[in-house]
Formats: sequence, structure tokens, C-alpha cells
Amino acid sequence: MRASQLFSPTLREVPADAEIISHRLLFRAGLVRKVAAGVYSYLPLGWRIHQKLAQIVREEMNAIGAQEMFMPVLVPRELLEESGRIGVDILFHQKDRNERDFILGFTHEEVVTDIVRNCVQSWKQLPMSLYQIQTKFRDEPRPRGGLIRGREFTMKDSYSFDLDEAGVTKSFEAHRSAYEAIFKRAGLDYLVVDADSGAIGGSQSNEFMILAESGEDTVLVCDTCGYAANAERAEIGGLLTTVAVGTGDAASTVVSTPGAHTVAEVCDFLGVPADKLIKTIIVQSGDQVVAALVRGDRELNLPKLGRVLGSPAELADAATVQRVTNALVGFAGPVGLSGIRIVLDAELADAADMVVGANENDAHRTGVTVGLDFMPTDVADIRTALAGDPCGKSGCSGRYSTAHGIEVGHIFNLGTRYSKVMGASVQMDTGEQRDIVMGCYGLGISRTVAAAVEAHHDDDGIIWPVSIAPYEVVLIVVNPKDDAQRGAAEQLYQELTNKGVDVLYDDRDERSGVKFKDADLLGYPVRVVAGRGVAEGMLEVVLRRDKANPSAVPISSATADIASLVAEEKGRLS
RNA sequence: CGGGGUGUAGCGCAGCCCGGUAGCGCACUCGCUUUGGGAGCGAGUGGUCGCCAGUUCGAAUCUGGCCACCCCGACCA
Repeated sequence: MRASQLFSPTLREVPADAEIISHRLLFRAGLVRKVAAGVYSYLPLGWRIHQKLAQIVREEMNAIGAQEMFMPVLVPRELLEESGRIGVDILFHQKDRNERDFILGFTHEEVVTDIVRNCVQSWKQLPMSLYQIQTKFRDEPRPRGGLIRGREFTMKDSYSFDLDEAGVTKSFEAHRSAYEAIFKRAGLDYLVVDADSGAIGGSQSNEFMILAESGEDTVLVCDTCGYAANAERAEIGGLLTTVAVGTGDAASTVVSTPGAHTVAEVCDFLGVPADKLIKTIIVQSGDQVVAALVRGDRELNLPKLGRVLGSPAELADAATVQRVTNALVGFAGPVGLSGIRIVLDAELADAADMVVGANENDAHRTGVTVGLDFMPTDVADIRTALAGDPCGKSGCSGRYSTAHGIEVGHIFNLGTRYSKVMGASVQMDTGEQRDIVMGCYGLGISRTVAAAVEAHHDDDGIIWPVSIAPYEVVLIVVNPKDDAQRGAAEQLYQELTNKGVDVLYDDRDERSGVKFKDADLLGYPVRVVAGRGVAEGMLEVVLRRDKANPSAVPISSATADIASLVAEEKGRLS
């Protein structure tokens, strides 16, 4: 491709609303343009990157025997009613001319399960994995970060169908290894972490994270055993599991704390540190209302609590808090609280002389000892793990550190969550009718493009891994009006192209500075310059990732040298 | 959904407080010069000032409503 013919609108400045680095660089480099909040167009070079990544994904999915297909964006509401997901709040709804309700596909479990239940009847047809690369639509409450969290984005989603738990485990592992191969080929350092399976259900769930400052997720990594988990999931080690029943007289006293309903206000008022407070958080989980207790300086982890309770937990509304505690939000406490479960964070199992809410307005209770002044119904690990906390893997004595990550892949063992309610089953050789055991496996293509930029850039622009770069080589002719320079460049361009090297030839009649700046910004892995050295029969070759160390290459051997340099770069990723 | 902020030329911004001919830089067009890190000089093109209403002789500017977008939080297959 010749740059003079290419539509590649690079910018010197960026709109003020682009905050995170990948958004700024993707925009400045002319790879994407915003159409609406969370909705983007890919310009030609951006689309090449997207296609290269999609092709890697395709090859690795095919390699584990998954079969590519294509499902529609329009999904009739009836299918989501069957699975019970019609109430999901991020769905885009669309009515047809007859007022029939369609959902724009946000993921395709129902659609693929519908196909399978109609077409698969026998155990002999399984196992099977199907996938597609498709645009997904999610009406995110808050799209952000350019391609990181869009309302319309591309995702590879695959679905596995097995006869039993052993089968789905095999499919799950196959996808895990395919994902590892994909991210390795894409030149991205990833971390596989234990994850919460959320509303999607299922037993086993791993996320693939690209570590980046701007990542929305916090991950905890053990410094000793290497265990890694999303903060929503990471368990804390070395915790007590029971409360010892205290002896003696309950000695707590109620003190007046007018207007103090936050932890900070109570600490200020009473002159105690936050770790001597117990926060009592009233939570709704399914039909039950529960009091969750964590130390004043800790954060309640709702997914963890939800797993303890058996259904997802959310903060109760103010009216419920009032009803349960007879007080405003901010004055709840475990002492004298009756009729509801009290879940105590395990860290507090032996806590003594604590401050809690008094269940009356403007009052707290001091000198509270667990097991003496009150008895919890459950003791469990329900707070969010922090850097420095002990690792939760049994037998490991390591400690966690934290990092931020961008979730680019998520793989789930779904069990029979969908097959059971939708009636997807096969007949076994025994004659038994058995629910199909499913897995689902998402990989955000557009998000991975953004994550790659987050992971690979410098002050001058993007540094693409060669496997997903818009072009492998950029060839700059410094002065196109110089016949020797232009002649050498033209010939090299032809030879490289003939040799199958993916080369962008910057033949524009621009000043050299413009071409160098654009080459840096666009991040082509290899840069070749036909400049003043041509007079001595030399070209300059340099790697984008090692820009300070150019080498001079004789024109006579340039084609072969550059081709082998590209091959070498590719080799680093396999 | 709560809090904060922004909408003026393709991009970045000033003008608004204190109403009176819409401005700057980049980009773009033409000419000449220039060619190893976003060139110089000269001459030009381009704007319903987010939308609707109101106040006023007169509104980018004041008032009200609406919309869009960004950030923080909530939320998040």
C-alpha cells in the first residue's frame, strides 16, 4: 500500500474528551472515530488491526476443533423469556413494525442453545463447540475509555456442549489453552485469574487480564504461589471460622453520636481508629434481608457475600434499613438485631471492644465483644482482599499484591444453567434423556485492540506487536523528489511486496518530519528509511520498539534482511 | 441513577462575567521557496455559536426547558 493513496487521518491534537491513553492514540493515529458514546467506526488501518487479531482468534479456535458460525443481532424476546434474562438491564430493545420486541444480541447463549436443542438429539453428536465473531450490543450505564467499554463492540463468543462434567472440563481447558495461545501470538502479557461468574451462573470461571494502569478490574496476585484472582473473588487466608462464646457480663454501653453516620464521622466523634469499628451493612439477597459485618476500614464484597447466601446480594434500600434497624442508615448494629441473619466477616471472629451502631438514631454502642455482646449466625470471608492480605490458597503462606487489569476474555463452565430451562438434552446409550452440559467463552476483540495499545506505547505513539500491526514494515522515502532515493524505495517496495512482506510505502510528498512522526504514531514494528544514505548504497532499518538503535543496511541485501527481521519479530511471538 | 463539567470552523481553544460587525492556532486551497523529526512567506476557503422558547431595538453572551458528550461514583455478561 502506498501512503499517498491511504485514508489515514492522523492528528496532532486530540479532543479534550479522550482521557485514557489507548483512546487518545487510537484516535490520533486515525484508527477509529467516535460516532456516539461507546460507538465507534474503524478506519482502514484500524480495521486491518481488528481483522488481524480476529484471524488469530479464528485460527486458534479452529485448532481446538471449534466450528465458526454466525448468529443474528436481532433476538426475539421469547428466547430471553425462556432463560429468564429478559429483565437484564443492559439490553437494547427494538420493536418491529408490528410492535414485536427484539433484543439486540448482547451474548448468544439462548440463540445457540435453541439451535442445539432443535438439531442435537443423540449423545453421539457431542461433544461440540461453536463460535462466532460478532458485534454485541450492551446499553452500558456508562460507556467509557473509548474501545475499552463500548455499547457496541466485537466479541468472539463460543459455546461448548458436552455430556457430563468431565466433558465440559475438557472443553474449558481447551479454551483456556486456546486463549493462552491467542494472547501470546498477539504479543500481550496476560494473567489468568479466578473470577466471579456473576449473573451468568455456573461453577467455574476464569478471566484473562491484560495488566494496565487504566484497567477497570483489580486483581490480587500471590507473591509466593502465583495464584491470581479478581478482587471480587480473591479469598483471604488464615481466617478463623468460628466465634468462641464469651463468658462474663456483656459490658457494652450506648453513647450518643449525633449526626455521625459515616465511619469517618464516628471515628472523629469518638476518637477511635476505623479498625475499632464494625460496619453493619443491611443487604438484600433474594427474599432475605441480611446484616453483613465488616471492619470499619474494610470494604464489603457483595459477590463474596452473595456466594455465602446462595443468591446475589445488593445493598438494601433506606426503607428496608429503617424497618430492620429502627434507625436511619448509618446507625445499624448487630446487638439486639433480631429476626435476620447476621454474617460476620471472619476477620472479626475474635474482635473485642469494638464500636457498632446502636440501632437507634444518633447513637452507637462501644465496648462490644463478638461472642459476648452478640452472636453472628454465620462467619465467612466477605470483605474485599487488599494488598498485603494472606493468600487464600490452602497451604500457601504468601501475601497478595494488587494490580489493575483489563478483562479481555472470560471463560465459564455453565453447567446446565441454560440447557435445563430451555430443554436442550440428548438421549444416552442407556435410553436416559440428559441435559447438555455447557460452557461459554467470551473474548473481546475490540477491547483487546485497546488493551494492546495500553500495554504497548511510548510518548511518540503505539508500538504494535508485529502480529497485529496494521503493516509489518513502513518504508519512508525522505525526499521523493530525489531520484536516487525514490528509485531505491520504489524498487524495495516492489521486492518486499513480492516477497509477501506486509509493507506500507510512505511515498507522500511531505516533509520527512511528518512521515517520521506518523510512523511513530502508527507504530509499525519495522521502519525502513531511504534517505541520504542511498547515495552510498545504504538504507536505515530500525525497530519501533528499539528506536534509538538504527542499523545501516546495504540496498543490495535489504529485501532479504528486512524479510528476515520481520520473520524474527514474528518468531518472538510464537 | 447521583455528583461535577463541557458544547463556538475538521481538530485544539478564546470571546460569555459586563448584550452591539464571531476571533486565534493547527488543518485545508492557490503561488513561490523548502526536504532526516509535525517547514517559511504571501493570498484565500470554511461557522444554523448543541436545539427550542423567552427577555431585548439587538442574544454566542441574559433567562427557562431540552439534547449530546466527558469525568467521578453507583452499576456491569
